[in-house]
Parts: sequence; structure tokens; C-alpha cells
Amino acid sequence: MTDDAELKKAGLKVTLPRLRILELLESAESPHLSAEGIYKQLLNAGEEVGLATVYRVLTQFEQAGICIRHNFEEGHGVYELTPTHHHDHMVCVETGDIIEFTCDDIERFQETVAKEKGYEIVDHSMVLYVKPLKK
Amino acid sequence: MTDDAELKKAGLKVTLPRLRILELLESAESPHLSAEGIYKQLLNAGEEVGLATVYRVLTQFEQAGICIRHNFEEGHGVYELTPTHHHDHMVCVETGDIIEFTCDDIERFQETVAKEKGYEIVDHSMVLYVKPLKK
DNA sequence: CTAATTGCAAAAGCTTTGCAGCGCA
DNA sequence: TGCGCTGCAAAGCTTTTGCAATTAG
Repeated sequence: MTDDAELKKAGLKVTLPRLRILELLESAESPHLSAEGIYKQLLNAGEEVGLATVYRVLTQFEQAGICIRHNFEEGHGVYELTPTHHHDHMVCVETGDIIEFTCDDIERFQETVAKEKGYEIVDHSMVLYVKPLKK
Repeated sequence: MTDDAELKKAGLKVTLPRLRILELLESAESPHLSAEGIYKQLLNAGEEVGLATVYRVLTQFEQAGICIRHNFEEGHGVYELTPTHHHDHMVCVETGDIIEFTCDDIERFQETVAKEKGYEIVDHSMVLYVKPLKK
């Protein structure tokens, strides 16, 4: 689906700020971006956009299911395109690198443990804070 | 260990605000408290304390290992006494209830998956957002 | 045309910090 | 006594909101 169609499907008018932000999220270089980061990249690229618009668009994208927001312990939100396949994250405490991973076994145990307590899972967040293994 | 000794061990002078905050954290009724929540409880109890002091004391407690801070997706930090036995949390999206749970199997898989990526775990946060099972 | 969208500036919410005075050891 | 601690007020950060001007459809 084109970006254009994606926005229309979400009931959003196709505007330049929205297209640019969507493109940034889709670009492979930095799949995890903060609002501030997106704003700065747009400014550097010569786009005229307000920080408030970035926040508004990201919120709309999130509600439309286009992207999701993480709250790692960094003091600000981090956005990524809604993954086709669910995954979780490790954050390297030394480099700040964000590593994606999946673990079906863990998911299965999460379901089990929730059921034991009388609940069903709506969503979950799992972040491993890690450091590189010594060689 | 007495509260008094606990503070001294952390290199902190034994003061009224610190004792009161430590008592609140230890009280079984509300093991998960926000800075604001602690502040209000102290005011209601007739204690004279500043919100800034509550934040400072909680930060000191955290650095001393007395308590830990969680960042659930509520827009503010939540503190609890450092658990003797590690556990994770479920947050009920309907009632706001916080349920503690442990799952050794999950912990084991986390170690494994981190090692596969060339890292070792420093810390982790796992929060399941759940809703009650329909009967 | 007209409701949606935008940029700017102001404000809001949580948390931290500067500072002068107070209090524990 | 002396350094740590406290309360208050002010400032910092991320994020949200009000508003008038602009724009997509």
C-alpha cells in the first residue's frame, strides 16, 4: 500500500508533514525515533514543520495503528512503525543501541501466567536492559 | 533491620521525611506509590513536607537500593520497596490494579535470548497489560 | 467552500535544581 | 559547629492545547 493510501485509509488527509513523517518511520536507517528526533531530521531536510505537528501526527498514527509508542526509560517516547510480526526490545545500557528480538516461548508463558491470575493479555511491554558480553 | 538502621546504612541522615516515606513504602496497603501519592498521604497525615523533598528522598532511596522505580504507561513514576524476590507486574487496564507475578521460565528464556544476541542482562522490565477473563 | 490541518506560542504535567535557612550528628 | 537536609519557588523537559491562518478534497 502506498503512503498516500495508508493515510487515506486512516481517515487522514494527505498532507506534506504526514507524508514526510511516515517516510521517516519507514526508512530502514532508524526504525526507532523520538518526536524530537523526527522534528530535527525534518528541519535538517529543509521541511517547515512545527514540533506540535509532529506530536499530533504521531498520536494520530498511533491511534490509526500505523505506529506504536514505546516508553523505554529514556525520559521520552520512542515510535516505530507497527511491526508486521510482534517483537520485543533490548536496550544496550552502554551504547544506547536498540535490538529487536522475538521469543515465542516467552509469549506462551506470559499467556499462561496471566490466565493463572484470572486475566487475559491486552498488550505487553518487555524491555531487557543489557550490556555486551565480555569476549 | 530497623528503618533507622536502614537509612544509616545508606549513608543518609535519619530525618522525619525519610522515615515517613520509608514507612509508607513498607506499609502493606499500597506497595506501589507515586511521588505525588506519597506527598498527598503525608500532607493528609499532617506532616509538613515539600514535594521536592519527596522526589529527592525517593531518588536517594533508589540509588541506595532501598526502592525501585517503575515506568508503567501512566505518565508518572511508580515506586516500590526493592523486592526480596524479583517479580514482574501486570496492570489491569480496566481497574488499574497492579498484580505481581513471577515466572522463572520466562527469566530463563530472557537470559538465553540475550546471550544469543551477544549481550548479558543488566536489568529488565516486563509489564503485561491485562483485563479480567470473562466468566 | 469548509472542515481538517498547521505553526506558533502558551500552558500543562512530572521532575529537578538553586538557594537560604534549619537540623542531625 | 558543620555539613547535610529541607521547603519554597523557579526552571527544565516532554508533551498538549488554543487560536488564527492555511489547505486538502
